[in-house]
Amino acid sequence: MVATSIDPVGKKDPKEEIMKAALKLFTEKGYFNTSIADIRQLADVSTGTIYHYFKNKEAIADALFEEVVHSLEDSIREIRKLSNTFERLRAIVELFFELAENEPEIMRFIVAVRHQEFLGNRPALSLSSPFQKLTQIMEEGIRTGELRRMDPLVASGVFYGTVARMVLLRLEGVLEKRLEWYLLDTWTAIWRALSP
Amino acid sequence: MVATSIDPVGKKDPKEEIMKAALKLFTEKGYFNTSIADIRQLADVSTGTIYHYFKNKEAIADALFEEVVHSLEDSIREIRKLSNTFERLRAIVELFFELAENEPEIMRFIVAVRHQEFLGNRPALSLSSPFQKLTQIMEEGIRTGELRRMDPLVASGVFYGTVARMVLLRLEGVLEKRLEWYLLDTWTAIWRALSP
DNA sequence: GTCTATATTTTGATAGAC
DNA sequence: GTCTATCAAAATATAGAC
Repeated sequence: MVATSIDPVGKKDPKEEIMKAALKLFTEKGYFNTSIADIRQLADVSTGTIYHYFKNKEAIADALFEEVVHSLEDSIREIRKLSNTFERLRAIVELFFELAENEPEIMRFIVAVRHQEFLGNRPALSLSSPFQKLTQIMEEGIRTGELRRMDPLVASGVFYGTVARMVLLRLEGVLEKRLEWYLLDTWTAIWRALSP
Repeated sequence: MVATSIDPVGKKDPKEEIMKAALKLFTEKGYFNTSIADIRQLADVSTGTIYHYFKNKEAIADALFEEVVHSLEDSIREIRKLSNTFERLRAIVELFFELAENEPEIMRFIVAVRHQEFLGNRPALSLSSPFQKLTQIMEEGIRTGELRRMDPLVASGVFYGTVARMVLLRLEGVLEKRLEWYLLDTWTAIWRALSP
């Protein structure tokens, strides 16, 4: 996922370099505050190279979006294989907390970027497939009695809202300790909110 | 707050018209997708008039930010006068849900706009005074035993994260029914998460 | 595939009449 | 205070050599 990907010969893939630079700049300064010149400079390539690999600036953001959503989908798919709702939800919290610490740029792209403002066609991330899968987990948990009877959209709202907020507070520097430190309190609160 | 404010003679205050137009456009299309020409047109004033009342485009956004934060501060200050933590938190949920239905643009400005991207100096809204006051309410509730013992930042994260997420889902059209419809489920979940 | 140089467009902001 | 006309800068995207 936006890997450094240095090939055996030691040469870097320009496309990867461009995406890596764009991710950093988009999440740090915002899409509109980032110029092609900025990306060009950080990726250490020329303008021509950027336009060789991408149709335009929006296409870079689009490629990042696709990559991140697919990666999230894969993770959620794996997590759905766990045996019960408690384990599944717990694993999602841990995944998000871990990503926030180890891949802050990717996490910022997920929880803090307003994609609709520059990705004309894309549905909002809140309507995208990973979020729908989360709501499905909630529906199933309610059906099997593992979760309290409530509107599934409220359940996923409580869950994702809480997790995303904690992640954001950490990324913005409000939480001084690593997210692991807040995991027990956060999980206890979420589970009390959702369990029967 | 961003009032229509038609004076006795029926003439409109240009400054108000400009701010009203800017709020609508900023929340609908985003700050960077909104040009001075767009604001000019919707507010039905000339470019010159805009720059007579505001130093530049950022100053319009800044004035909106100030107005919204002050209004929120006032509401929270009133709510803090309520007799206990249960009533206070409940009142904040109801305030946000009601604002989302009746003043969707203001609510979108609060929960969905990335102010830091265009308001250079301002602290993130998550660090601003209304949010700090919320955390204080949590600290007090925990101290008096009205809330479970937990990190106050987690408490406010659970609370604000959940409320803001429900509001956003409604503003984005994911929730088809009015927020009142989800209030009981939402509040029950929040209170179970926070109460002893 | 990668580069430099340049064209084109947009738009934020100003000047100055009324 | 309000307007029109215009400037100046920025930045996206292209052309074309190597």
